[in-house]
Order: sequence, then C-alpha cells, then structure tokens
Amino acid sequence: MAGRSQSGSRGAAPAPDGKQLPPAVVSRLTVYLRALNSFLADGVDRVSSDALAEASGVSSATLRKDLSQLGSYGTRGVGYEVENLRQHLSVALGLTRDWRVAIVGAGNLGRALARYGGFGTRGFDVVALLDTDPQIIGNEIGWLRISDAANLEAVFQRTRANMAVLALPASVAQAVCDRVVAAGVRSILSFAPTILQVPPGVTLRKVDMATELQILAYHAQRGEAGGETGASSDPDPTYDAAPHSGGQPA
Amino acid sequence: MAGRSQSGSRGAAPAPDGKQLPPAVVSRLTVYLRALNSFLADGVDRVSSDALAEASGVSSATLRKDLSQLGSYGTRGVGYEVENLRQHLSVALGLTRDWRVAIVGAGNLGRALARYGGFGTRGFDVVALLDTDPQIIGNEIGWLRISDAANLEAVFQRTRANMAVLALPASVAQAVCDRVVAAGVRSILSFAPTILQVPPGVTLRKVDMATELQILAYHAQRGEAGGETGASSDPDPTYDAAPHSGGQPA
DNA sequence: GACTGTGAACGGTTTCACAGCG
DNA sequence: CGCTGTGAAACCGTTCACAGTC
Repeated sequence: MAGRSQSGSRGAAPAPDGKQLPPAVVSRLTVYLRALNSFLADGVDRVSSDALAEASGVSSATLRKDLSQLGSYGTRGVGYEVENLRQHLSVALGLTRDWRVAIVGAGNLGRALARYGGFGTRGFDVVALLDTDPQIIGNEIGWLRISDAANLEAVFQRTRANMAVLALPASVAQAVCDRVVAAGVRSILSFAPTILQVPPGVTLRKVDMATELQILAYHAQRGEAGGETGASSDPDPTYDAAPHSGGQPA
Repeated sequence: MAGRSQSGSRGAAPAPDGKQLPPAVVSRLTVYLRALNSFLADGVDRVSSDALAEASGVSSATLRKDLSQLGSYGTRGVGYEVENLRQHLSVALGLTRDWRVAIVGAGNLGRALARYGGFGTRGFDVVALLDTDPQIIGNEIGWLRISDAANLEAVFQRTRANMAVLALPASVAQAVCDRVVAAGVRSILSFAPTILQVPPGVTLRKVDMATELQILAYHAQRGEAGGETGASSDPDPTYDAAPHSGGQPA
C-alpha cells in the first residue's frame, strides 16, 4: 500500500522553506492570492491578517498559520505588504512559469471553457482544444481551432501542453485520460463524472457538479446550513497509495 | 455548539434520520452512489465493501465506516445489495424529492450547464435560466428560454426554484447572490471566482476552476503527485458538465 | 500598543484490528 | 470461514492563547 509515506524525519515541524505543504493549505493559498489581487486592484498595499482573513473567508488564526508555513513575510505590529506577499504566494504555488493547457472534449463544457478568456487566472494558456467529432473538428472556438483527438499525442507534443482539462463524458474519460498520461502530462483536471485512475507521479483533480448538487440536497433536506461563509468544508483526501489494483472489471 | 448527546450505547443503530453526517462522509456518499449506479448498469446486484471501495477510490475501512453511519444495510459474510444500498443512499442524500434549479447567468458557462442534459444526476431539474443582457434574453437554450434577471424574484417564485447555480462574473456575484437568498433559496452553488457571504441557514458551495488549476500547478512545480484518485479536496470545489451519461463520445 | 508567529489544546477523519454475524 | 460493523488508536487540521517583535 502506502509506499510513499516514508518521510524519514518526523514531519511534525513544518520546515519553513522545506517542502510539502498540506493540501488544505495549498487550496487556501489560492484564495489568499485572489484576495490579494483584489486588494491590489483597490490600491491597498498593506493588509493585516484580520483583513485578509475576512476577505478570504477564513479565520485570522488559520491565515497566519498558513502563511507562516511559507516563511515570515509579515511585519509584527503592521501586517503584510500586499505586493510582496502576492509574489511569495505566486512562487509557492508555482505560478511563475506559464502552464500550457489542453482541453480535451469540445462539447458544451469544453467550448465554454475554451471561450473563457481570463481562464481563471493568468499564467494558464489554453493551447489546444480537441474532440473526436468530425463535424466540429476544425471549428474555431475563441482563439483556437478544434483538433482531432485522434492525433492527441501529436497535438500535445506540438503545443507542448503540460496540463490537461478533461471535459468528456464518463464513458470515454478513462481511456482518454490514459492517453493524456501516456503523452507525458502529469497534471490533469477532470470534469468527467467518474472516478479516474492515474499512475503515481500524476496529479489528478476532479471537479464535479453532480456531487456538489447532491451535497446541497443533503443539507437542504435536513434544513441544515453547512457552510455560511464561502468556505464549506469538503474534505476528500483519498491518499490511495495502492498504485496497481485491478481496474474496474465491469 | 450545544451538545448533541450521542447515545453511545451499542446495539441500537444511530438513528438514520436524526443524525448529522460529517461533511467528509456526505461528499463520499455521492461517490458511492455513482459507483452503485455503474454497478447496476452492469447488472451487478451484490458488492462487497472492498469492491465498492475500489470503484469509489477509497479504502474499504472508510467505506464501511461511512455506510455504518447510515445504518446496517449490508449482510455480513456477503456484502451489500446494490439496489437496496442505492435506495438508502438516495434517501440519506435527499434525492427522493425533486430539486428545481435556477441557473443565474447565461454566459458561456451558464449556457453550457443549461444544455447539459443529464445535469449530473437525475432529481435535478433546471427550471430557469436568467441573465441581464437584453441581447440574449428570450433566446432558447436547450429546453429553456433565458429570462430577464431583473425579474429574478418573480421567476424564482413562478418556477418554485429551490436551488440556484450562479454562473456569473465575480463583480456581480455577491449582489445577485443576495437577491437569490432574499428570494428564498437556501442552497446555492457558485461558479463565480469570489468569496460570497450568505446568512446562516443558507448553504453555499463554491466551485472554482482557477483554484483547481493553481493547485495542479503547485503539485506539478514540485514534481509531486498529490492524489491519484480524483476527488475534490477542501474548501474549494467544482465545476462540471459533460455531455450525456450515455455513450456519446465528445 | 498592535499585530505576527507559533506551541498547545481541541475536534474531526482515517486507519487499524477485531468482534459479531451469516 | 468471509465480510460487515465498530471501538480505539493514529493522524491531520483548526482554534486558542500568548510570546515575540516592530
């Protein structure tokens, strides 16, 4: 099973510029980054942990603890410099280099994503849009032309795509995912409503509206408010260290 | 906090009705449900915790613990009956009643979601699609005609929408969200890349592609694979769509 | 004095190991 | 015996409270 949990020295003490950030922290860093951009746009150049936490929808204790894992980039008695902190977060998240994203699947969602100009955040360039439907191959969507997914490997190589977004039906998702992995991509964001298996060394994240709606249904049904602020908790680590494992037979 | 006294005695199962399920469990139940549907489609009618866990990307211990929170629906030495378990999960998640979803924002994403036939899972009907752009109000998308968001309250009342999906730019998200809440909706799924504030009693879930890509960037940057099995983590969820649940290759 | 950085307590989640039942 | 159901242990993440610094 878990072959990679060997960390040698006790990981209890979070090495300052050490390495591995906890998943929960990484995901919040992206929120802080967004909040900082917002502050910057408003001409604010210093924030307290309280103000930034409020804007990010977390507690100030959590925020300070998160930031302290990166190092000490604040000034006691004053706060954080927005631009400075933003820079550090960008570095920590790996946003200093450009990422070339290929969108596989040009259905409703794939096309919507391709047309989404800002594409979430700068630093991510959509370099390809692929599909298997002969009727739409060649069509222009936004700045792109739909490529034939049959040439997936060639397209990925030519565009040097290093990230893939899967906007596919569940039925073909695993097969396409395998090809994407074989093409050398190690970062995949899947919108397919299915569990996908990827080999170790590949990071897969899954985004799923059906799950979200069902979770909402659960809360609504019992008249319970889970999260009031933007951040409801929804953990789901799943360190499934078993790399092999018989695929799903049927 | 007010304590919820828990009858810790054994024997009597923890009332399936009165109990609040941990967030992590709820989110996994949706995954199990999907896996069960898949098994059912393949004609399988009994599964062991091991098999279901494998198909769901979790450990069998976790799966059994999760299911045991709902009651004892398995047979020792045998496993679970697929159809039976599916029924129980549906009930637990509140999927026995229909949910009427209004999509606010008919931009690229809103339209893609509206056209998404299967809409993730049955039980969710899209009853309205709204926007403020006069140029597209009245257009037909899928089975719907785009309504004028100026009449949001009236549209929500007429369609008796009890869930809302926000597919809006960040700049107007909070204002629209406030109106949606004022209109009586207590379950909201936001795709807007912004922190939203909602009053207690309203459940808000957020889905954000920018966050997902940045998390991928973090892992890619340090050559580290986080999770193999795709599963949303933390306070930052989803997005989704994909053509049909049928076999349509995209 | 104000606010950051952080050890320590706390609460939730996963894993383990085995008891209980077909 | 096989497999589910479950206390107990191990683990992880958040909150608290205060020490440290400007």
